[in-house]
Amino acid sequence: MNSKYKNDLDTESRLSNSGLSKTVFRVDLLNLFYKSQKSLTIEEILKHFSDSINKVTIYRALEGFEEKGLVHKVPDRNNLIRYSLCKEGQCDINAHDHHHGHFICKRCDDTFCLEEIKFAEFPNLKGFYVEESNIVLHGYCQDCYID
Amino acid sequence: MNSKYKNDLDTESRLSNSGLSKTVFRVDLLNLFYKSQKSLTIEEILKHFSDSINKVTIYRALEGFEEKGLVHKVPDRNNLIRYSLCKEGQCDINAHDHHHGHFICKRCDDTFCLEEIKFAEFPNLKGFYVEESNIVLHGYCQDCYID
DNA sequence: TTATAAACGCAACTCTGTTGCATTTTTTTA
DNA sequence: TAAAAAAATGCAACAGAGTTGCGTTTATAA
Repeated sequence: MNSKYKNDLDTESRLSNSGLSKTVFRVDLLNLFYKSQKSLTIEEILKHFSDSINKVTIYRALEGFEEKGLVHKVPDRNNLIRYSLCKEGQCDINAHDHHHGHFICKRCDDTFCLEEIKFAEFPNLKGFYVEESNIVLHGYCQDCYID
Repeated sequence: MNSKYKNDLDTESRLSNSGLSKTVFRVDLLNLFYKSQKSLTIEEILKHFSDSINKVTIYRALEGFEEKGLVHKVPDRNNLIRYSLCKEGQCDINAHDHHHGHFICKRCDDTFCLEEIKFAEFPNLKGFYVEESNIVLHGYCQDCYID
């Protein structure tokens, strides 16, 4: 297992290194991603902050995070936008590299990054110049699966 | 190359075999899918019928098509719903089987089914019981790619 | 500490998609 | 093939996710 995610201090430096302001909310939001280790919907984020934060603020924060390579979008089954943390060093302001998949549980809605599904494992696709891949698997996670 | 898609007559029988009414519009819509050989958005369908068909009618037709296993949804990059033709014999009213991927061109928005990307090719996913897979690749198709 | 830039909140708005209901078309049946 | 039943259509109004403008607040740079 490689090194785990960093602590709050590093959350803050990751924000400023990206050229984003270290507001109370943005630090909390980025920490929430680190702690929950799954992708989040706007709704989940709103609920987490007990509606004390305006939805516009959340949208704009996530827009900034995405622009700077901190998070990326995951299209989910219900065509809601989910946001998932980018791995450090993998993405930056110039480009995102997300050739890995996601698994979303149909029951608990938890989302898991599937690092083991890499784009490189796909057979060659003649005639297609692929820049991004969104791989979303749906089913039941270990906790929700009943035989 | 295997046998191509069927003609209008078979389009009509596919509708009635599925228990759907053969209205002028639904026959045209299903034919549109066969002819265009790519996934379609509501917007593209509306435009194709020159807004002579109400959007509610389109939504309900597609809902019926999906229910009967004629088309399935493809979530696209902009979180719009796209609809893609199911292969005959592959899906029915009981279940959809779509463990193949789709490619959507960033420039022309054309969408291609990638039968060669099968779920079976994924490495085993311990702890996940996968029922559906949505694999959407984005990039440039042969016509739109300029080196 | 002041000036500049970024972030925030509110309200109003856009857009995709949905619902209810009256009317029309298609299918069933007798 | 005509009448009855079922399904499809169109309209209008609605719901919810996401966006925009702008004045205010907070953070950063000078």
